[in-house]
Amino acid sequence: MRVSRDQMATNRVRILTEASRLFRERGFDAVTVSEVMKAAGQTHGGFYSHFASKDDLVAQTVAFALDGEGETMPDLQRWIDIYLSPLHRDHAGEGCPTASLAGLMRQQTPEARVAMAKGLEAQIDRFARSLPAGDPASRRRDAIGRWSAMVGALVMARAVDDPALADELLASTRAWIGAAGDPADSDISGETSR
Amino acid sequence: MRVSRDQMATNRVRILTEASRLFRERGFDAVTVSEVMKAAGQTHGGFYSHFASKDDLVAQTVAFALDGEGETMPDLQRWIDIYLSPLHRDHAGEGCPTASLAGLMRQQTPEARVAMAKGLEAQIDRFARSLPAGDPASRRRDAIGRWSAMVGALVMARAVDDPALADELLASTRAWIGAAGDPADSDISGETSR
DNA sequence: TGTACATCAGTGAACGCGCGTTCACTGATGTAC
DNA sequence: TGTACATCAGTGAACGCGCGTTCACTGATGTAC
Repeated sequence: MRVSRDQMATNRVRILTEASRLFRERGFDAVTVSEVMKAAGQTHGGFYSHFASKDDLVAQTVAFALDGEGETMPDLQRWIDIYLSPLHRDHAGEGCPTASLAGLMRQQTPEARVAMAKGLEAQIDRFARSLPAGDPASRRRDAIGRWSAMVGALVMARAVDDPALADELLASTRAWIGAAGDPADSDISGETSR
Repeated sequence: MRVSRDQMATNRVRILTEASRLFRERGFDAVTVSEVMKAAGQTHGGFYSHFASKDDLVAQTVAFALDGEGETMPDLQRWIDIYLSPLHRDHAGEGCPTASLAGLMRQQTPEARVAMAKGLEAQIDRFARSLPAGDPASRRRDAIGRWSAMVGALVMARAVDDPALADELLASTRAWIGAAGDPADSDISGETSR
């Protein structure tokens, strides 16, 4: 039966929230429309009142998941440490959407890929603004380099059935990006023990 | 009709070769068994003379694709420059299997994930041995840090519909890992203009 | 070496399952007066 | 404000397509003698 406009908006957000979690956990293909709707407390038929297709859901979920992700970074080093932790590696469903979804975007629609580009751009911008020193260009380059290493390390750590190697990938990358970069442009270098 | 043992071995390698290319290009799910067999010059029915299932093909293809990948790295900086080039970004089918497949491994069988771990371990080892200076532990940490940044940058560059951002991700990461790392442990730092 | 027979790699039609999507229906919401 | 009616969010059965997999069959390969 029909629900109120407010209720419908609430339901839509719930679908996106559950889709975001499920997609991050298991990827776009392995998660079915029925499964998302069930997790959101509805039946699958109602899906098409909210989205034109599964591809549409994917695109809107990517935008939703990356929007406002980590609004501020008051303590950059702590954020990096948490990002490169075994806990984050083992909980993809609640973790960084970029690390979970970037590797799956190649075959997605242009809409979804545009959403990913916007999310990445915003993330890089936040990261660069959180760096304490240096001119804008070198901060941005620094942010891209560190962000690439963090995403790459997490993706690889999740790809292997070898906890020791996975742990090493995270720990070594954490140490490396702490020690790396142009020392004149950053005061993170010495903070790896925080 | 039956073929000779030699011919069968040749056919098997051809299936793995085509599967490796197709999987890197479009992922495991989007590529069908029939498509792989057609690319290998056979019909789909014969697939099960070579592999127990599609999952088995995936596991064996991961092992095949990562085996002996980039045996030696005589010119490390040149290899890094090629790796982080738009050409590599735009030709995933002929490119690095780690960058194409690592993001897809979370839902794969233990066999496939073990193959990925072995391949990664070998790759890190080759990378570390190609670094010119430093004690083994710091060389290995250096290799992991740079390798993470390279894989992460390529994965993100391929995930977005924004050529300018994709180019920037590659170029900035290239510059950053060239300038990064403990300068005492590496002579790559000054070679970014090569 | 030659012959007879068993083996089995490869063929292509068929099967069955799960998926995204559609559709007739329900009944509360929203609106016109 | 109250009433009558139109709208449409959500339900759940059904559809149809594509996929991985199976199977009866073919005929060259490999082997026993």
